[in-house]
Parts: sequence; structure tokens; C-alpha cells
Amino acid sequence: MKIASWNVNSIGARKPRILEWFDTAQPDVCVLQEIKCVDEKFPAKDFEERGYNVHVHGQKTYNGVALLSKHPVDDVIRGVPGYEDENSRYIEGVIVPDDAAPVRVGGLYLPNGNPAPGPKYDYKLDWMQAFEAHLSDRLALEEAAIFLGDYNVIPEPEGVYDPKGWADAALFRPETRAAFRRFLNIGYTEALNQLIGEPFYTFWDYQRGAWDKDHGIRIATLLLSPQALDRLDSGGVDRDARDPKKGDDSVKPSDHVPVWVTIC
DNA sequence: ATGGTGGAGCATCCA
Repeated sequence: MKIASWNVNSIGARKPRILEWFDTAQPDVCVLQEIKCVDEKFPAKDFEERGYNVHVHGQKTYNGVALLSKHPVDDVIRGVPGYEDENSRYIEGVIVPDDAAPVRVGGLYLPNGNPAPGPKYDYKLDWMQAFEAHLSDRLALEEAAIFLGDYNVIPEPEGVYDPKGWADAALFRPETRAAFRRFLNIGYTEALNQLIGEPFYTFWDYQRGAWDKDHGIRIATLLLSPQALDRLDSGGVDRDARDPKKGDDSVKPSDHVPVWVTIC
């Protein structure tokens, strides 16, 4: 079973490239971030035609997440339980295949937090605290569970092309990385660290020729519960999705790329 | 020091 995540930076602006990637990559489950549309505007039909069940937690202009699955989905929730959030940043459900064991999938778009310090950064840290509490609750269920998405956290210096230049950024500040490490300390494992033996990026800014210079950062992350880790098979980063010259060049690529794992 | 790009939606905000 292939489970993927992609910050698409507007589903409306990106649809041809997104559908092209779905037809090639064929994920069983995919969470999307920054769809930037309300539920009614989400192009559900395009995905239903491809065999997906569609669950959306949309928002006008900013944010917005979706959960797409070729298998039935139970217990869908929108928003981190117990946390009041004016933004649509989280969706979760239990994937129930007929031919494999269930897996809980949570898709998240964690706040960017810039500029730091300030109210936006406080919001990021609050969000991370609430999410940690949720991760902890889910861990106690002892289920196979995967929490994946745009974490807006660069966990290690190897995840940024210029660590010194990024020292004060909300994505890389010590408090941010410490909050992320707590996700690991309570018992989750980063899937792609296990599977990719070298540093990699998942985002390249549109500005300053970042793609051509390979000035990227690593902010897409997949966290696995111990029960999901036992079933981990393979994983990867679809870097080609960021290349303006590859794929449907009638539309611009997202500044983020898809990440994925397969589990048995 | 600034601006460089891109999306939403129509003046700016966000990334």
C-alpha cells in the first residue's frame, strides 16, 4: 500500500500536474496540503473517476487539506482534536483495505511561523504542542499510524542548503526543532531517514533561482508509529515534480514535491 | 538594503 503526501500550493492552479502525477505514481492514499479552496470547489470528480474516496477540509485562499484513498476510510476527523484552530490544517482517517491491515493516516499542514519571534511563531509552537498531545493519544492506541505532510520544520542542518542563513527562521530555530524532536522522543520514527541514506530536500522557493541552484529545504515528513514501522517497505521523494521542464509545462509546478512510503 | 516569484483575488496577505 502506497501512502503519499504533497503540498500542492493551490489545487486550482495545479490540477493538470497533480492528475498527471496521480496517474503515474498511483498512490493508494494521498494527503494534500495548501489546496487553497473551500470543500465545494475541490475537484472531487477528477479523483473519484480515478477510484478515490475524497475527504476535504477546505479553506478559502489559504491552507486547506484533503485525504484521498482508493480504500474505504473510517472515522474521518477534521482539525486536531481538542485544539481550536481557525485554519484548516489537519485531516485524519482510518484506511481499511480489504486485502491488508488497517492504517490510520493523518495529513497535516503545520503553520509556517514566520516572522519569528512574534504572534505567528507563538501560533506555530502552540500548534506543535497540541499536535504532540494528539500524537501521544494516538500512540496509546498501539495502532499502525502514519502522520505525514508539510511539517514546516527543518529537523537537521543537512535539511537546508544554508543552515547559517536560516538560523533565525521559524522553520529551523532551536525551539522549533526541539518541539519536533519531542514527536520522535515519545515514540514515532521518521520513515525517510531509514530509507534514504543521504540528505534530500522537499521544497525549493520560486525565487532567486532556488531550483536551478538546488537551494532547497527538507520540510515534508512522515512519522510512523511502531506498528506502522514494522510494516514499512519502501519510500521516496518525487523530485521531478518540481522541475518546470518535466511534466505538463502548461502550468507551473508546486514549490513542494510529493513524498511517499509503501507499507505491507 | 532591496527585490527577486507565485497564488488568491482585487488590495494586500501569505509563503
